[in-house]
Amino acid sequence: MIQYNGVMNLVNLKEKLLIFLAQNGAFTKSLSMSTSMIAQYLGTSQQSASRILIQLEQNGYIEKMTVGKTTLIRLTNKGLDELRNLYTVLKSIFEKPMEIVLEGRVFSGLGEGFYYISLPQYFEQIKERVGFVPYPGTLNIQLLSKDSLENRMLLEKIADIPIDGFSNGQRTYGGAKCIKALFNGEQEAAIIFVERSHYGKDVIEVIAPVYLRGKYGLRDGDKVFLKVALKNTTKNDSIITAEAK
Amino acid sequence: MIQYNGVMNLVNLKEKLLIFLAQNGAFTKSLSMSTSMIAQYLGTSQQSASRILIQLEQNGYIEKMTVGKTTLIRLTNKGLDELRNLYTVLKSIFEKPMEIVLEGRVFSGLGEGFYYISLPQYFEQIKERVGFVPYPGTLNIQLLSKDSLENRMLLEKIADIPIDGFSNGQRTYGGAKCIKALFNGEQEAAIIFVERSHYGKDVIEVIAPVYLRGKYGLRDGDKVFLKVALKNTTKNDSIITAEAK
DNA sequence: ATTACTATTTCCCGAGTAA
DNA sequence: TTTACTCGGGAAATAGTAA
Repeated sequence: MIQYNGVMNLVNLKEKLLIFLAQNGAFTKSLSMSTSMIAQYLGTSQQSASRILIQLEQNGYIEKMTVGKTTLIRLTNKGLDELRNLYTVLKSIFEKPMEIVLEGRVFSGLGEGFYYISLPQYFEQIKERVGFVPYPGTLNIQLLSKDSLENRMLLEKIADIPIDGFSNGQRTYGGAKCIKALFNGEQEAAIIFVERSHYGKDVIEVIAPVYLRGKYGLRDGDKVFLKVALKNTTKNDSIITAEAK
Repeated sequence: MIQYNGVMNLVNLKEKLLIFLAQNGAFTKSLSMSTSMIAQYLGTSQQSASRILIQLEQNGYIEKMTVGKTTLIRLTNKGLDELRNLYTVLKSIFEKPMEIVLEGRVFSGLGEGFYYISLPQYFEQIKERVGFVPYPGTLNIQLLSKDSLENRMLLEKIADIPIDGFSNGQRTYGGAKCIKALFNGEQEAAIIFVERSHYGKDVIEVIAPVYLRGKYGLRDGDKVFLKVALKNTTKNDSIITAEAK
């Protein structure tokens, strides 16, 4: 007798028992297990284990067979399907690519974006690693909602394209991290998280292969959004975030 | 507002609600939904939806935020982890390769196995498709338990190596299906399900690249078993079966 | 040892309803 | 409309115990 995961706090006893049986292979073979053993593994009383076995059998989820002095238990098709349906639903949640949206308003920065992106050391890295020739400049976006702020924190962790800092003898230039995104849901772009940023955590800077203000006729205060596609949410990082309204 | 699967009969409301929220992406963004909408999707009352929201928040599975006249809801890390844990457990059940065991006793047949396996039309197909040079003969096994009988039915459906029938002008020879198995858990072998078998559904015939009776010193009545490894159990075929004791 | 009954408590659900 | 309270019926959990 192996396994059983005590990590499922909200799962009721019936479902727990089905899972426990499935974990022990009760769909390929009948298992011989006492109600008190089951109770121990499920963290409940022997009486409850007994009652639930009876109910599950009445509802066709399991089959019990008394052979001599031991009781053999196995899942029925219906019982296994119940678990399989649940599995399918959860799989569709966790295995589907996830989209994170940041929304905010355009604002004018100090114009430094142009200077930094134009530096060949940064320019070439962006071209190489991000995969497009950046328009020299960044679009500053002030995030609006609590959800967007939390998503920003998440994306800063996840950002997978490093831009290395460097020194030219006179001064050092800090590093940054990028993650690709779709500007307004369509235009190829990237969010750049600068190490030594002048802005707070409520701001993102966006680079793109085009002049975004021009292409979209943007003026300060205009609402824009960025979509970032993540692979999936199965990994146990916290993907707790939010979207602006 | 989309989805929700009404296929989870044994799942309680709390878990259903978490799933419903997750299906609607409430881990990347806050959702605005009324208790009566939730109730409708979950198939419960507005009162229950309200109560469960309160309880889930008290226990840290969700966060509620009243903004103006609408309530925003989202899963917390804890809430998403609860689902993720459940998903992980179910995944380990359904995605792990499954092993089916048939157990029974050796018995002597009519000696036809030798004749049929020796026919070059069968012999060559077995060599080609099953992947070994068959010893000319089959080992007959009388299955013992109800579990093994059901497993036999399952395997006959699953058997994936077809052996075609043929005609030599005088008479026709029926087809068969094979599935690879490990005899006594170690010896390469295959179970052959013959179309026009003389035996009942309580018997299997085994072929192998060696003389099994010789290698294992088998006499009629000796207990033997066969293990068949299946890919996984996610497909919605009934994998309800059993193993002999 | 085992299973499963009865009795008691505890918890859940939903109708009614207030705010 | 909305959320969420009270409260009654009933289901679920368990202690005690029989078989």
